[in-house]
Amino acid sequence: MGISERKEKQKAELKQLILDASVKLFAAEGYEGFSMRKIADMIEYSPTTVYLHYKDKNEILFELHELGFQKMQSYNMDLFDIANPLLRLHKLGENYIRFGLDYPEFYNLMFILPAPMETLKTKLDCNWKGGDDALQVLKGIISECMERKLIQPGDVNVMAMAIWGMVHGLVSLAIRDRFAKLVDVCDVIPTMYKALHWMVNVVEEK
Amino acid sequence: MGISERKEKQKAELKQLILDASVKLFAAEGYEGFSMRKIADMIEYSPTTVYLHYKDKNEILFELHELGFQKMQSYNMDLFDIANPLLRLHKLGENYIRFGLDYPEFYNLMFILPAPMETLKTKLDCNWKGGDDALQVLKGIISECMERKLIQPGDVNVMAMAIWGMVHGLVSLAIRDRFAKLVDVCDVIPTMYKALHWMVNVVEEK
DNA sequence: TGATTTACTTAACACCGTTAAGTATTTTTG
DNA sequence: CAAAAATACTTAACGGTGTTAAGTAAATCA
Repeated sequence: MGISERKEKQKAELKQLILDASVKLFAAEGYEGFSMRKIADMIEYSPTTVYLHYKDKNEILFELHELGFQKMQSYNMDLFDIANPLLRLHKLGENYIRFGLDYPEFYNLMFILPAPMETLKTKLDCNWKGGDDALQVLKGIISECMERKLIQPGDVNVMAMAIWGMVHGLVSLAIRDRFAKLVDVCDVIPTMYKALHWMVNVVEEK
Repeated sequence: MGISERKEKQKAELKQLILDASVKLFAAEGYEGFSMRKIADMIEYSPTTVYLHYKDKNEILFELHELGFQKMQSYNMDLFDIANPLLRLHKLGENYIRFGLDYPEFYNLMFILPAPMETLKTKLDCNWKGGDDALQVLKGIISECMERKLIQPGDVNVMAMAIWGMVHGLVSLAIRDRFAKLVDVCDVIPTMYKALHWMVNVVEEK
């Protein structure tokens, strides 16, 4: 059936058009400024048309949050060129912080806003793919460090939680303007790196 | 002038009435559900009346965020009964986590949402009192630990950032449902405490 | 007593997410 | 080929939001 095939293709094209407009809008205006009506205006369709392709606003935000994880992965492209797992751990943390500060609105979506998790709950296979994959990388590196006795042995999950917790805490306090009185604005980023390295070094030198 | 005095008192009473209703509403519905019109309904005035006492919604949220810091302080009432500063550091972290999980909506306001910081910027003396005071306590304890050589010497600001970063990261990832796939739901809290203690111990045992 | 200030409300503006109902157009079917 | 059905889309609305301009009634001041 060539006709229905072409129809489906057209339908997919419009869905892509909506997603492209959403990315553009989100990049330009962030989460606050992001609206279904603005997306509709951009693609010159009525707001209701958007609902023919996405159940609700959260579903679009979920897609955007997955694109965020793709973008984040690109920061770790050359990560496994680093042979020493401890140096790799340093680098992973640095990349995480750098990504968060480079794309605070995507970071917001991926790790702070409830919206994508709301949609995740409605999915049958409610697996947080983006987050799980990133976590797997972290846990893998920690395990490797332990195997090579570069850090003290211990519960990998606990260590992963501690390290992820710290870098997430740093990024999210920074992008939400909570560091103003701890360090000077222009010192925030260097101090964040110092904090990260202090922690990883402390584990190493034990 | 007894009349204008009484008038001012009445005005202050209405302002308090608004704030009381706001606390009630915020406790019941959290940040999403919180609206100027609902406050007006609760106190049985028109929405515009609220604006005669508060510049905008963010100003009310700012007041609520300060109440949050008061509530948080009450968690540390018996903190200085602990003589050993390292144990005190443990306890401070535990209290922080406990507060965040007990009052996620207040925590949200104090450390995650941009709203209170927006209002802070408009104030002449734009000092983040709540946050600064809490930070001062943390830095004081860290300094004391260093003086007594209970932890390795280093930059207090960096250490404060690292520790605050970690506990904030743990709390905010937990209340935003990002830990689902790292540990079982019922293990989240114990694992958070383990992560905290792992970090502080690692500094100590160095 | 008349003018002014105070305290408050009504009504509106410009948005928002979402949905019920309607309208052409295209495709399928008898 | 015409009628029925499905498709793709829109209009209009519902109920909500923060905020403000303009108006009103009562209290106070001159």
